Amino acid sequence: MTTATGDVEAILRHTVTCHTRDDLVAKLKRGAPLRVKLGVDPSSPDLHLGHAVQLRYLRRLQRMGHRPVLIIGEATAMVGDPTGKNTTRPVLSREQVEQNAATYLAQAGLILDLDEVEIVRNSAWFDRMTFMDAIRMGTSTTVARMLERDTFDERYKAGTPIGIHEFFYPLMQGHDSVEVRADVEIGGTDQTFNLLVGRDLMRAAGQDPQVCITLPIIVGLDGVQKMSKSLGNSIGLTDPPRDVFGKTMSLPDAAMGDYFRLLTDLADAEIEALLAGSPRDAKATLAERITAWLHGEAAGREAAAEFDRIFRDKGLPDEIPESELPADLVEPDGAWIVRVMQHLGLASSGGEARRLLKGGGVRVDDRKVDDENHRLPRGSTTLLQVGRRRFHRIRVP
RNA sequence: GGGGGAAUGCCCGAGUGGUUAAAGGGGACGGGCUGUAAACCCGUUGGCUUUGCCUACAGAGGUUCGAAUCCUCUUUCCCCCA
Repeated sequence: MTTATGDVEAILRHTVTCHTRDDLVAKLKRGAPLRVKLGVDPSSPDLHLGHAVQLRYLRRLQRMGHRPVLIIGEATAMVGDPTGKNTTRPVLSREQVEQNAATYLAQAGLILDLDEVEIVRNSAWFDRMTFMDAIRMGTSTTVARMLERDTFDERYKAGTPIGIHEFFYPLMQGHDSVEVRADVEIGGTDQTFNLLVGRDLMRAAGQDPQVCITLPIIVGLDGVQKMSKSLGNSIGLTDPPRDVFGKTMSLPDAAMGDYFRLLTDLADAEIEALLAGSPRDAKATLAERITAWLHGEAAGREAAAEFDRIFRDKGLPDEIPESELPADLVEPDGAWIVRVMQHLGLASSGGEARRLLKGGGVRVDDRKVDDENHRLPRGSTTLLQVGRRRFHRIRVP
């Protein structure tokens, strides 16, 4: 390791806050690798770029010689993190959580080298805890302190319910830190409160309190709300290359900076140069970088080339899904386009298919069709396009 | 435990007996412009065998020619008092 202060700068690059810097310096001075805790919440299975920000950060510290400790929050997931929620979340079943945890780890492995990561399930200690232990945990904070948090404060004022169990979430998360003797805990800026509770609990347990480092939260495709699968604005780690590229291209310009800094390995100067140039080109570079990272260099290049072909040159994608219409959808005068679209999932209902047709969003063999009674002739093969990006080639028997 | 209030479409929210599949806004989707950006403009936004039919205003019953609108019970939530 280099000098302690040098490490501090490297550790805090692209982070938001650090409680406290002095503690971090002191811990580094001891020379031992830091135990860096990240609590993951297996309440939903699929990881997206928002999770990747934290996992990449963890990997960075890992490469600096520190030790990531991944807490699989099985017990906490059953409570549900109240952060940022305006309603009480349903309590998940144990089976559901187990299943999500498995998927989570598999996907986290795409970013982190899991062999070098300490993985702990917090059910290990929470299952053993007695009711009285939990009560004791509750003595370490106050209702007033909980209500200071924006999420609770807003809900309280708005008159929406707050479950008692939700107050335990931060305590549980903090207790995890005690159990694993974390030196540092990382999380998004929205986790500040939860992270700081860990310091209190560790101090109460006679331990050296952890350093809390927060990372930026990236916005989703809408450019406003945080990336979240349930909001439908996320780019999934396992999304196909074309989607990763396309979704990235649809990001608002303002989001590019964070994405570059947090999700690519480009140097700061290089990023500044890109952002100063054509936004369109910068975004294409960003999209290709991210696609290449998740799917390999070749996939990144292909996705970029294909994107240009479809959207800039208005051409067709490399691979167009193709299928044959089941015979029972074919009538004597051909196949009704509304049925076909519904069958192919290009519209979720007949009504939606009609709407798309009327709205001019449907092309048949590259010609706009707005007649909702349009039939595809028997024995034909037709290229169907809905909107700008959904294609399907359908054979009518 | 007592009293009061509320529950409307993806979300917020109007509507208190009849042209209400339900104003308005947001979101979403489609179109135009473009860089699958932003801004802006237009259209659509319960389902279906679509000039019509069916389902829908927390749930179940009831009053009425007719109910999201009135009554009863149930459920859930909020507020005040204890």
